[in-house]
Amino acid sequence: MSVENPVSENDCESGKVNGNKNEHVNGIHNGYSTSEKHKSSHKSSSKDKHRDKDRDHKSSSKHSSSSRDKEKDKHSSSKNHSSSHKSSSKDKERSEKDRERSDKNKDRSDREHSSKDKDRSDRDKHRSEKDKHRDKERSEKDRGDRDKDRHKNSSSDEKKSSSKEKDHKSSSSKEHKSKDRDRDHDKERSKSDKSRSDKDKHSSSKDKHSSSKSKDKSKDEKQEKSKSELSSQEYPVKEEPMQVDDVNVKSELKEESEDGYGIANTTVSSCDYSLSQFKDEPLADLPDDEESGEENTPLSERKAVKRRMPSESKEDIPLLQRKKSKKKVKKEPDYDEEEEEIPKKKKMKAEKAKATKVKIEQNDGASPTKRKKKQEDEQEVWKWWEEEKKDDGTKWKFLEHKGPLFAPPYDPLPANVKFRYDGKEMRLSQDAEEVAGFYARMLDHDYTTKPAFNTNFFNDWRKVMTHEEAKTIKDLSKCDFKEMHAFFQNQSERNRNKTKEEKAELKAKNEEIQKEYGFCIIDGHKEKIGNFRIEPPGLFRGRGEHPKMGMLKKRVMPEDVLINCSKDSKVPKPPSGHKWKEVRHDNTVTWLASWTENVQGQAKYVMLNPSSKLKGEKDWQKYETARKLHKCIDTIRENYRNDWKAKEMRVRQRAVALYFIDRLALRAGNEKDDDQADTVGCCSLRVEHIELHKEKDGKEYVVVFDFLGKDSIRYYNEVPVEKRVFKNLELFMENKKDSDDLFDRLNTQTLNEHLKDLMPGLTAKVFRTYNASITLQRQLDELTDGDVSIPEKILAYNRANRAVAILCNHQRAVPKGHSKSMEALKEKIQAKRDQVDEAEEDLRQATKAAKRGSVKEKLACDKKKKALERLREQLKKLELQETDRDENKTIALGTSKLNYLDPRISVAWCKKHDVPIEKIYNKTQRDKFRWAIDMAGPDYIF
DNA sequence: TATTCGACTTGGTGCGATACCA
DNA sequence: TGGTATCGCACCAAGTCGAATA
Repeated sequence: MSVENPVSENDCESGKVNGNKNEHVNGIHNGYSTSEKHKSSHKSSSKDKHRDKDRDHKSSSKHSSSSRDKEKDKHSSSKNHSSSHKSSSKDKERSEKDRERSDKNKDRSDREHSSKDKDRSDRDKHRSEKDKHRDKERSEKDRGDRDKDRHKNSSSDEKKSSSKEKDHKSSSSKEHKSKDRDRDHDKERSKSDKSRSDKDKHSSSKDKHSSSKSKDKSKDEKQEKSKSELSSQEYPVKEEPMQVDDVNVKSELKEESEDGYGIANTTVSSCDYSLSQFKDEPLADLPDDEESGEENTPLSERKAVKRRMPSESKEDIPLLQRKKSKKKVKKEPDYDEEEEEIPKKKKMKAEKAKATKVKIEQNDGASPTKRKKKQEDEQEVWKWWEEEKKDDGTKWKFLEHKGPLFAPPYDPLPANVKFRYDGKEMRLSQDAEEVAGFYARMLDHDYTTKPAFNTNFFNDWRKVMTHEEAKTIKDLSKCDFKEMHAFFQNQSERNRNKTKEEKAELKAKNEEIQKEYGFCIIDGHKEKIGNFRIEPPGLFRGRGEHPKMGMLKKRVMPEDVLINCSKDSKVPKPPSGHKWKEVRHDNTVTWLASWTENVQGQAKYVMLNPSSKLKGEKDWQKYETARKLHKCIDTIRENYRNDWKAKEMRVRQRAVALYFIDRLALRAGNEKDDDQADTVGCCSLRVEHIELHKEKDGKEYVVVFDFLGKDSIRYYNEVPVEKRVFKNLELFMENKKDSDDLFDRLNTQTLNEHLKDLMPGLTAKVFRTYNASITLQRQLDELTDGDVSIPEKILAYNRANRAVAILCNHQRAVPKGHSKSMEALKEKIQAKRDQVDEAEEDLRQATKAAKRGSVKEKLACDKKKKALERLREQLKKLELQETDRDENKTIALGTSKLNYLDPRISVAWCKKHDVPIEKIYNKTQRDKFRWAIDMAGPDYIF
């Protein structure tokens, strides 16, 4: 069986993701609550504790029915059952670890549960119930439409079931791919029809919704039954789980091959990189009891084991480590080798390349303001992409800049703005007043309702108070910041209402500052700096449930700042009376200044703008690596599919994790400290983050992901997976608590080391770039009709972009006033429709009159015709706008556009379909992707 | 060898600027 | 021309990943 195309699969899922997004978003609130129960069950076993937690989680979630609770209970009881049979020393070790974990987990959950629900839901308040239903309905309708389209001319019931079967069991990947494409196409089509059929859908999908719920329940019961059968039959309990598994794996393999799932006898096709070397490793020859050895010991435990066994024979060294030592000898290819895609011709041009005056194409409009803008845009462009790249690790030869710009000193409040404590007026010292001001500014923000935020703020505030102040101010709830808050609001109101002259003056001032601090000279070229301002003091606003939220971000002084510039440059002067912490001349890094922030102890940097050479070059290189992955992705997929049946648990875990990273574009998931928000990525997923369903909504082997990812954005996805992946997941979850790592023998470092062996420069995040870019390209190919108008082409582009954003889970809060603006747009559309109707009537009359023969009347008729055409075009444009805006409600397109999509794909598409690049990229984006705009022709293929 | 650090990239929010429309 | 909707972009938090360090 050949490897499925994850892109198509993703796309196929995308509707689902979208559909569920709002669903889960609404569910977030309830999802992780009830700390009380948690605390009260302190004395009960940890398993019970987790079950309680889980039950609470489920019962409060709208879509989890009580049957799921039962299922979970049953599931855990079956777990208990099987675990009671196991009594190896490893178990003892594990239980030790479990105890540690459960303590740790208790701390975490206590913290988590204290206010998690309420706070997390804040973000989601914007996503209304209505949205949730609509999105779900959309995905349901899409599914329905897809089926309808597919079975237009045949008896639907019979064919539906057969098509479902096909969906899962098709052995031909070709068929699979084209089907996915059809499905996506249908989905998009149905989306465009959505806006018009909103009302109808709403009622019909409600019915669907309720019927599918009851269906679900019975399915869950069936599923539960089969699950318990599975745990007792397919995975009988023995001392060595992997041996047992191997037996089962063999029989399963046969079974699966017949089912069309089998992947035995797959041959690894040739690959440019060291894959063959990897394949030669005697995986199958490893002793059967390997599982009980170190290879299959959880990473965290391995450390201790390692210390006990300092002398290992070569055979005992894990494959990865062996490879690592080999790798040391192996010379990493230099940049030029990696950049094989960069045409040699361009390098030939290197000597010729000089700063070239390029007139950047702007809007064709000839209005004076636009002309002025056009002139401003005529700037010197450094065509660095035509020069030869240094590959000695240095980033520059000469670097000169003015240093960073510091935040203005604190401006004390006017005497009439009072702070009160316990109802009494109180004059604060300057430092205490400044920090109080940070809080007062945020008074109407949700942050100030969070206990953690308030506690952290109050602790840090007290640190800057005078002795006297600290003696008096002991309770935050007695502090009255209202006058201060009103003052700041008033101030920003005044700023907003500045006169034209005042605004112009301010603008000129800012431009001056930008001119002075906003640029640097790097290797003879003037380049824009990205962030030349030092972050001002304030209160730390962590995202999600950040334990440090509310802490004071101190004012950064020149004495905290490192300056980086070249020796032969003019070293920036520190503000008078101050000195720099250090002046460095390190040309192996790209930052110009750096300091360490006090809250998390992290380094902050002043760096160049994305339009700079240093950033552009890195960007280009990133997409070249992704393109290289494209060349060997099939081999890599075959490889990890084979590893699903490896003897070593760690190899299996790695293979399954990689499958998720590839197919679902999950982030790698580094480990995190306890003083950070509890978010996860693929490698750090815990058992509680997935649910396994042998059957769900008519699909087999469904994994439900539900976790908080980067920035505490919820990831919810129901993914049908291959049977072997499913079985492996069951195995990984065996005897584990909810809080245990799903991939306990894997971390991002070992995963990336493995990936490096498969392809130089390959890391987990390359898959995200690759899958995003290839999805864009394929979607554009599919969705673009060369014969339609430019607005329609742009809609197609945005849809392709949206597919990527959904794949990467780039969500955003529904913009404020979205529904209002949609209503306004709808009214506008209705008005336009009325106009069209009127114009049609006019034209009918005029045509009749024209038939009578007068020239004047014929002319009038032509005029009416043109007017009608114009109105129809306007109507179409408005309708497209409506569809686009509604589909984009909760999806953020910008991130994928800026970070994941090879800009050459978009440039080529614009050139091929005569769409002005300005329609796709704004000025800043065009600056960032200038290299791509210059080098990609209409035939560029990712 | 595990952990920490350093240097980046990625990512959402919110506010001011700009475009659009009546 | 003024009001409002939309867009652009600064801001800064939070990731990834390789190298240094203990």
